[in-house]
Amino acid sequence: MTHGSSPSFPGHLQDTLVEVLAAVFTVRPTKDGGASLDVLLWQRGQQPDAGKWSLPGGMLLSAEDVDDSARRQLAEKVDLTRVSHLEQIGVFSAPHRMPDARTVATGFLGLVPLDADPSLPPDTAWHPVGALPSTAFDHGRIIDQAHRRLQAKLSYTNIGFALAPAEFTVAELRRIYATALGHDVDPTNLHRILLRRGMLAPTGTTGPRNPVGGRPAALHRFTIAELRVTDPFAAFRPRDAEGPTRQPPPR
Amino acid sequence: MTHGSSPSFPGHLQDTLVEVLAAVFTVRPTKDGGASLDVLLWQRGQQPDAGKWSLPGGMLLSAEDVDDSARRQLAEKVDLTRVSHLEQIGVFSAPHRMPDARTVATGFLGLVPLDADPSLPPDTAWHPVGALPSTAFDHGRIIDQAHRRLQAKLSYTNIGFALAPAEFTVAELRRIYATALGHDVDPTNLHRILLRRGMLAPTGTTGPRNPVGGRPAALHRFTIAELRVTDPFAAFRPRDAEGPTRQPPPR
DNA sequence: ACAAAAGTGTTCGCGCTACACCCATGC
DNA sequence: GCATGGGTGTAGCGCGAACACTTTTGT
Repeated sequence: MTHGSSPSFPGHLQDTLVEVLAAVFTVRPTKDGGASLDVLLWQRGQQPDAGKWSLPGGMLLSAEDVDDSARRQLAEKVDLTRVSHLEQIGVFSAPHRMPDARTVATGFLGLVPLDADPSLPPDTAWHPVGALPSTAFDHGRIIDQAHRRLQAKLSYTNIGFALAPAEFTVAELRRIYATALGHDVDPTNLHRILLRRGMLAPTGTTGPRNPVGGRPAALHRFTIAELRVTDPFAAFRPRDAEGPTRQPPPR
Repeated sequence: MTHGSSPSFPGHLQDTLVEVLAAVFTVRPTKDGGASLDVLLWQRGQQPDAGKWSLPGGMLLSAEDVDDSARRQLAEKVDLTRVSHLEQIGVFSAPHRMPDARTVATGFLGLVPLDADPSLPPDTAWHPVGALPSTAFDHGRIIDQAHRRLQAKLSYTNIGFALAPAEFTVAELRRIYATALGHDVDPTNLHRILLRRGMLAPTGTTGPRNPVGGRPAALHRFTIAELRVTDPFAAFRPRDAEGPTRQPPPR
């Protein structure tokens, strides 16, 4: 019997390529004083899908895992070294998602803080998620799933740290959250929820003076610079128990 | 400039293989009247890692995506056709996770209902998650991640449908949840939470008589047989808004 | 009548939304 | 002083945990 992961396989499996694709988001101020959630894309110069816009990424090398590969490709190909968060979204493996060789992609969600504003290669640009250009292959689906993941995690993790600049006012943070979520956010509740969860701390210093008057805003920063689940939403769990105990079941 | 997913690549990339591995869980009654959460494993007969226990799975074929592949391999290799739920866990791609050829695995969480009890090939067996034998390669990590995913989703989705038999009493369902979660569960709250969420419905019929007396239990069933998020836990969201609106940000 | 098991009602606490109110600054 | 925007207090609500109580069966 030869079931399982033994390395015996039909010859045509040699043709399967493994690539990594990252949907990198950032919040960028717009000219009209608003903000937009943008994703980083580059325009294909050659067939197939010439002229369409692709996610940055490329082939997995033999000495790296997919996470390392995503970081490397973002640094090499679009000069992004300050990626504040990166996580797997899923595998995209429809047999003919690429027209030539069979290629399986691991999709990633990447985030870049608002104040990073890296220099980009000429054929690369930020595009508003709400108004995407024509995208290559299945990259539109990857962007969509990454966006949904971001929206979900904004509410039950501290993932906002990866979009916010080092220091910010609550009003600025509200704009970032509202832009990424696609709906308005109450700055009152945002402030206190993140404070209660211990994710936010005032720096003590005061923010930029508003020329038109008004109380100057206190500057804040995130206390933790890596992903942390802040709302375990664990139903059915006894109140006193902490982590999910791995002990044998009752009775 | 050749960034992105163009099919130009160094020759050594041809050696990357793509496999699919499924951690299939089920809740099984034990002799002492309890229950245990078990995972399906098969014992390797050959090197490498001969004698150790592996997850079922195998190589991705050219005409299928990874989800189809997982379903196919479970049906072909361990005769599991009644898999009630299957979802991707993530990509496992450490460069030397397999000693011979470079192999990238897509890990899956699979679930089988308590009343299925399929016939298994001789070298295949259910093992309690709390007392695993020595596992091959990185399969232990895959099992662990799948288990955690299951525990999390039990609280905010209807994923219990995939572990429960077609009809059951609340007490039986309590045992299933407690076994999968690893801690006790209050049958009162379990019952009403699932009722309020519209996931559970009484069949009207009454359950098996208890020989020692007591009120006979009402039989129930899940109303929906596919994964549904029942607790959106979306903080910062205005109360009236429903789904995450994709409209442009405020201001 | 009594025991046993299932199911219901009630209380409590907590976290989040909404909104009115207070504070600090520029003119 | 007054307008403007930032920050705080507070009421209300919905959900889930805990637990006492009622209902239905067997002996």
